[in-house]
Amino acid sequence: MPQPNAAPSPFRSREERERDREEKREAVLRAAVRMFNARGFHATSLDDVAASLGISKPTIYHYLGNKEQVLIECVTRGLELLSAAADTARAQPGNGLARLRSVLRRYSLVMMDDFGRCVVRTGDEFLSAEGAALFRARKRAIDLSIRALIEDGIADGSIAPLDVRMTAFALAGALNWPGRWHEPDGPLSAEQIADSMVDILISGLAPRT
Amino acid sequence: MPQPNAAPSPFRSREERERDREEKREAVLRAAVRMFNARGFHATSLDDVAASLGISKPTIYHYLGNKEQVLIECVTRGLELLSAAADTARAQPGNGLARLRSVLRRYSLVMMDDFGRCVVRTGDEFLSAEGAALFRARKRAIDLSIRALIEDGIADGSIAPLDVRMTAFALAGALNWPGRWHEPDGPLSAEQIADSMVDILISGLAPRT
DNA sequence: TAATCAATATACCCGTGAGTATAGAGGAGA
DNA sequence: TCTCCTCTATACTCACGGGTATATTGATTA
Repeated sequence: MPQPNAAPSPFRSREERERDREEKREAVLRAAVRMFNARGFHATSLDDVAASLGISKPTIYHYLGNKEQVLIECVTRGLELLSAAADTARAQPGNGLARLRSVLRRYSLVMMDDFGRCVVRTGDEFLSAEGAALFRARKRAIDLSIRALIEDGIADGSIAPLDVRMTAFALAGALNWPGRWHEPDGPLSAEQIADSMVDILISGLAPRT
Repeated sequence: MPQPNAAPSPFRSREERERDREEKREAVLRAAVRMFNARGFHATSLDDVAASLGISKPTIYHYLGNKEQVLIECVTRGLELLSAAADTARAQPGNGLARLRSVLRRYSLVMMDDFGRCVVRTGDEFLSAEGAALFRARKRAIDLSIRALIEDGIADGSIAPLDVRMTAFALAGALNWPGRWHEPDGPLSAEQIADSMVDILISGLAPRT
């Protein structure tokens, strides 16, 4: 076990090396997703990504295999954040509407994160057949948990008896959109946007008497 | 002037030739936009587009110049449909909410048309700097007319006093989304989807007592 | 009839970028 | 110490696809 004030040794243990490796992988992914979001997947070359990290292309291949893998990892990160957002609120207290509101808020925030944005900006066209199938399946699962929440709300009377499928699409569309236009350095914070959007969707445009 | 029952002559007049030309241009655009929507812009080669029409690549260049021009024409078509949707309802009777509803309905329908879909699916990244600037300007104009309508509605009391900008974004996002997932041959008609979406957005999720 | 123009094709050029072959440096383990 | 494994770079191959040079055909005009 390491001494309290031991000078950091240049000799790395097995775990340290593995942690290093993971860290580098992560750095590549972060750099890649930023560039994909900014310039688009096809317009970003792995040479560009490598250059932005001061490394060379084979290094990326060493850590991630090929370009599609890089994208799939990025998208998967995003999908996991989204799934997590959908699932944590499942266990929360409150009626259907309250739980849905909490999910929507989180979902919306993820969409303004690098990896979340990547999910909206990545069309099936960019992936191979298998990749696209997996992608669709995971998105469908998220859609289904939102629908389940809507159904709960309708059942307990906290949500109006709407067409569940269309409602889920409308919500997803509205909340995905910031992934397209929101810029992190802009004047509006992600939280403000999320709250505002969710309120509008829940209360609707028509005035409540 | 042509005889009533004249056999169609193989000799074409000046206007007929120009009409032919226009028709061919149009056919190229239609074929291109379909393929762009299905496979993505970068993944579609002009050779593919040409082959799908039984012609060769230089013919496309003859009519349209270069690949970006093809995309710009497609996007412009879509933007014009959208602008038209926003503007026709301006002159209509009714309060702000009624006019907004009519605009949203039309807007939503355009998004399920080939050229409309192209607008949502085309990110700024695909265009050159000038192209992107023009594109953004036209989208902004559409956004502004929707905001104006919302403001009218708030002023006359038919719409709740919401944050106008956020409301416009939420509406646009929700109505753009079908451009991503709706398939024309699916079971739901564009009209059904449009009506359903607009209703949900206007009345909101929370039950009206 | 000669000259011209529009429309179209074939065959090419060439830049870009994904992916790889190969080699070297340095630590880890035998 | 010798060997092996991990990490990284240099320098390459190769396909794809945007764009073009050039030829041909047939109709229009002088």
